[in-house]
Amino acid sequence: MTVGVRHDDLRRRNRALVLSALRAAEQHSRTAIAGLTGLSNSTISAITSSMIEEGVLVELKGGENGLARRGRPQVALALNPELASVVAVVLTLNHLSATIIDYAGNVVDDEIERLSTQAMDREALIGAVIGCVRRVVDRQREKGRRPSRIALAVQGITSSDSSSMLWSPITPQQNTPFAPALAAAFGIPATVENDCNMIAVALKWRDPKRYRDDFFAVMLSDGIGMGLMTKGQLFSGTHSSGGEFGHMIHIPDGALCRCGRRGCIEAYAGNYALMRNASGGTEDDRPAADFSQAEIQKLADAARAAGGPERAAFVKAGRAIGFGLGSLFALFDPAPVAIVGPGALAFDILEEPIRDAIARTAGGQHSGAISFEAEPNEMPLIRQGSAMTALTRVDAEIVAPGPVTEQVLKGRKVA
Amino acid sequence: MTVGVRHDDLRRRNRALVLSALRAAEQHSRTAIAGLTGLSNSTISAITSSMIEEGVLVELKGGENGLARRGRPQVALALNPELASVVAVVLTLNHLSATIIDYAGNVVDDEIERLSTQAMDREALIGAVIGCVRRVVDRQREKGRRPSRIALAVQGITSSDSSSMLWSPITPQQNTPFAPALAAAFGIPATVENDCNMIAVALKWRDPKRYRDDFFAVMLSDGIGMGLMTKGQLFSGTHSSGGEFGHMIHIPDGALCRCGRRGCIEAYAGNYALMRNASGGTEDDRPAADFSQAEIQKLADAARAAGGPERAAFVKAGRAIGFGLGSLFALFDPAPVAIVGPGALAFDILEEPIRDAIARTAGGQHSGAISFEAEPNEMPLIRQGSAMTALTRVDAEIVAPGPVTEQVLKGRKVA
DNA sequence: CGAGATTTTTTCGGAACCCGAAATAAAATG
DNA sequence: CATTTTATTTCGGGTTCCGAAAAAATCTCG
Repeated sequence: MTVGVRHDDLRRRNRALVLSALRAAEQHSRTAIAGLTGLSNSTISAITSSMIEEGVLVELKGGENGLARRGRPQVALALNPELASVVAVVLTLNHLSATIIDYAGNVVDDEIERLSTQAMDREALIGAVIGCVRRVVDRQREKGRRPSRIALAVQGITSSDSSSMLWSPITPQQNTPFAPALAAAFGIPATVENDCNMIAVALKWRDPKRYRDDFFAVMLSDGIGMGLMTKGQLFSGTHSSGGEFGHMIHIPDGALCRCGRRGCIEAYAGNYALMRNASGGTEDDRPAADFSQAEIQKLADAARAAGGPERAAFVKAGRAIGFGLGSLFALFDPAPVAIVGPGALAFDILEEPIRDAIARTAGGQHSGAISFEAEPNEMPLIRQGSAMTALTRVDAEIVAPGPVTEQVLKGRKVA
Repeated sequence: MTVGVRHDDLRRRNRALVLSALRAAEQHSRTAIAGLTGLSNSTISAITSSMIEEGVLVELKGGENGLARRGRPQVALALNPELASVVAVVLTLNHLSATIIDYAGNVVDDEIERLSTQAMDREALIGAVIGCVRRVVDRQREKGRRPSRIALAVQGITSSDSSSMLWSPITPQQNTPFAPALAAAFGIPATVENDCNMIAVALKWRDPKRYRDDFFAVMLSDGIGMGLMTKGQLFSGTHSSGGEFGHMIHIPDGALCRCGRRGCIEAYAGNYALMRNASGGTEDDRPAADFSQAEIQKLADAARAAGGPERAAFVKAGRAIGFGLGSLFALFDPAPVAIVGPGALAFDILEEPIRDAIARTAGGQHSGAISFEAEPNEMPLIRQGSAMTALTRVDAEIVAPGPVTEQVLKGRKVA
């Protein structure tokens, strides 16, 4: 049973509304906020003035917006970048980065590191992440600032409570409890999310016109991942991050997949599958180690140049992706698709077999109308998605009215 | 941008909470409602007393609940069955029924009709539905009652705004606008929903222990349908009812499906596919007409008796369903499954191949732990799901505080 | 340059709502 | 029949939102 709406929940909700309006648009006048939220001017006035007093919002004085209209000019309000900051951490195969983002969403500092994730045991892996975070956090401390939240994005399956990485291709370890470890090490809340989900979140912030309520973000890399937005909400499984597009079945009992099963989409479209098929390997060959982006690039060039086995490998991959998308469309209805990651570099070769396969499915009746967009560089998206996820959670804490804000404020500049 | 929470929304929400608590449990004392909703006794007292005055709730006097405890006895509150009623209409292949349900959820009257849906044009089909509804509505009118809403459940794909049947196996017609037609004919709101979605809704009301937040209802009949509950919400596509499990791809370019494409799960597990495979037909054979439940029963008996092509047909069907469920589990995570419809009669033969296939997928790692339940009789579920959907919408109208209830009350007994 | 005109923002009074505490109601107990 | 126990209602207080009026800040035009 959902719990009743108390009186103070009301204020909390409306504060949240104001905050999210500002997070989506950098700046707004009070009148604009009133229009967007449907609340009265007097209410917005009350809410914003208390938020300014709390240091959550700032007035942007002297903000000449060009159009000098008659009447009292609007005063732009914006999130106060000084209020808080978060750490966005990204862990992928052999790569680790930590970025400090201020409350307004600006990058303040970052730290990048290479490591051998597959050779590390659980403690070493957790330790490496903590170490990387500690370096940026220490630099913040020197400036008298303390981040208020950590968001980690990982390749692999995470738990739906955002506490653990359940499984990942970057390490043989399972159930790695990153969130509690980070929380304990730094004394602030931490979360772990799936990288493709973060990509979907980032796309929504970046291009809300195209990626609004419903879209698919498919990541083509060593493995095949997906982030999925439905009805404006990030889709997730009931226990895990879910949306494991790469492990939907393309061909029952088909090619051997990295996950040990057979016939997964990934076993036809992942980098190792491309290599295996291009080099005349059989479907029973064990998935090889991971490939560099350059190798995939070379493969794509070969495919473009000639129609040989290289091209056939990409056609097979496109078919697997296309039929998979067709099945997704049968469930969710067609929606825009973003192809992200190294595989996007070969999208010119993949598009035709993908569209052809979709057209052969019931879900892809109007396959021509489906919009595809390719974005090879996934890292900035993952980082931005993590940051926005963390900031949104900070917003939720701030929203509680009155001096409850102190928790967050603890990290503020001592000024 | 979500719109702000106004002051009166608060009361509306809390009234809705009270109503849904009572709808879920038939009866509750005020104290129990306070406990369930988290609202204070005084608030519940205020809300319930106004709802009693409006005629929405009634006190069940003299309700001896056996356990005579010390202290002032609780007064049970319940929904007032007299407040309103709805029409639940079910349209499937060659079968049409309309049922009057009172506000408390009791069946008051019904009307069943056979017809040849596939031979009828659009007007005839709409006319038949209106005619069937008119008969039960007229009988209500004689008693001075007027239903306040119509909910139609159909086999096939419906639009996500619940206005039209976009496609259905029961007729060659497309985009049949049932809801506006019914609304115009009777002057009350009407909706069209997918039958399998209604089954999922009904399961949740019937057995909330087992079917709570996440589960799959798979209907095995001429076609293969699915209703899906995720996070306590009915899953639907972005434009249509979605969840077209039967048209996910099992074998790319495989057996010919009723939908004209190839390789859909339905092309292996629908009744026509069972028949085709059992009788030595090829995968290119055009899907035959629909089969009676008796014929399928006979086929299942033959499969049980011997291991011949009949059995092989069921194994093929189970494989298709199992791999499909495996793909679903990769997306949504494993959850309980209800097998509904005629195919449930053969669940004893299907279960093994289903479980075997699931176990071969990444999504079905713990396939032994997945709970299956078979329920051959789908009609009562569809009807109940429709009724609850309609009643829930009536609740939403009633929830608006004050005399806004009049709209609904127009249909009340003139007393 | 100053008196409107115009637009934004704040202030004020009123109404609705929820909550906790106290009061009232309706039993069972002894 | 007084006491105990539990359920429900009543009352006073506090919070919130809204609309209207007031105040503030700028532009326009004579």
